[in-house]
Amino acid sequence: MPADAPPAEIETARQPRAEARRGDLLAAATRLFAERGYAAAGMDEIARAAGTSKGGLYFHFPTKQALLAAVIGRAADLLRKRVATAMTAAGDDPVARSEAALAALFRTLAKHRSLSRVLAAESVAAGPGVRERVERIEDEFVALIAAELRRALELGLTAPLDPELAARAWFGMVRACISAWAGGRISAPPGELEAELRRLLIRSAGAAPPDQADRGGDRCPDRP
Amino acid sequence: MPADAPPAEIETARQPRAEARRGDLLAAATRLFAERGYAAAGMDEIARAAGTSKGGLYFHFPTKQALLAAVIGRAADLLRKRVATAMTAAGDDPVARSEAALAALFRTLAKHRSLSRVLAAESVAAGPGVRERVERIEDEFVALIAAELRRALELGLTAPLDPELAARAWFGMVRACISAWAGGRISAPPGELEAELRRLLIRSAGAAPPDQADRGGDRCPDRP
DNA sequence: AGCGAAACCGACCCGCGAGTCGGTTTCGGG
DNA sequence: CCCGAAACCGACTCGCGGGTCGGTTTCGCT
Repeated sequence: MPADAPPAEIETARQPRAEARRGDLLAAATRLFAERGYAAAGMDEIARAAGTSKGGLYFHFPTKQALLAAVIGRAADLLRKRVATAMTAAGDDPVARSEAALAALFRTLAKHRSLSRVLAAESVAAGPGVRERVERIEDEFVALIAAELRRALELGLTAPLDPELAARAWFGMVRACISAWAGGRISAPPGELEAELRRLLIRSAGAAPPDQADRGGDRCPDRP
Repeated sequence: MPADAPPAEIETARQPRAEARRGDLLAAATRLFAERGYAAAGMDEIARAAGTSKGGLYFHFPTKQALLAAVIGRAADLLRKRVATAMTAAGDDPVARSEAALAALFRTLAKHRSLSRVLAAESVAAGPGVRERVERIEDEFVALIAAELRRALELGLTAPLDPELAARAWFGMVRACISAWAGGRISAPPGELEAELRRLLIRSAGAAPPDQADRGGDRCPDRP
């Protein structure tokens, strides 16, 4: 609804190999930022990991902060896309849409562990500008969920609650569980984890699980 | 599996003024690490902020990592103490004890905003040793809650759930809401925030509120 | 082919900040 | 009051890493 998604990336005319390099660089940077942390990851190291040199790296990104910003922006774009398609596929029921959004968030973060690390931990380490950026991304998703929750509340589908806060809390739940799982501190397989988490979410809203009567658009249940 | 709390700090014989200085240094370090981030906060800056000099700082802490470790250890001790007293004061009911633990966590983090920043964001920026340390602290609290939840589950006070996962999710909820509130992105006063959060927690467990089982629109667990 | 621009290379520069060290002050005990 | 140790000071070192730059290769185009 609101989601004033900043237009991602301005695509200037580039030779295809440059585009590929850029992708490699972003991938390497994402991995190393996540592993070592923003400050500890060196530009030379990143360039090497991407199979190129420092000069080549600086041809694509003018500064280290810009590189981090690009990494974050790319992650945000990916999340936006996944969440948006999941929500539209979920139909009209706001509870189902919320569920779908959280599930997409969960799956995307689970598939790319480093994303959550970068989005979680690197916001403070770099300049304050980066922190704000990450916060705005989080707020964007929270607002998305909150809007659905508000609708659900008006339709009487949930117990009385503060949509903003509940959305934020849900986001925190997903994030905490994902990062614990990514760190190997949770043994359960992701499928079970997601199902259990979903139960917690639904119950916390005081909503009846949508699997009784109208199954608006929920698709394939988890695989074992 | 309760809390093999590492014995905090070995207190060697020190002159009282040294102890005071040490405290000032830890306070300043906590503040600056939270504001600027671990990498961006300089040792000289920290020393100055504590009203002393670099040499004086290095008399108390052999290295920057050691300083961070001390900051984190101190924060953990404070949290342990608050949570422990809150839980014993809450009596025997496991649901009440869980609530009390989370509430104590919430209040302590709310009172000292910088603590949550340090515990959240600085784990990756410093060496991997520090990250593990922070993770172990988080695991400790999660285990504490999980134990209560397991008891509650056995007593049939909650809906069927995975205690470990639920505890982790709760921790994440509290953390996310606190940090959003600390960043001024939530307008509600902390008291209301805490109450709303508590409602979410209880409902997500499918438990009836422990003592005062009165509130409109709250329902019993769907599946006993 | 061949020309110009895009893409890339890697040796070098240089500021910054963690850690050092010899010296100075403060304090407790005798 | 005096001495030795604890506590503290701040100028200095020095390695590390972000950023630069002149040169080289690769590509698109006519």
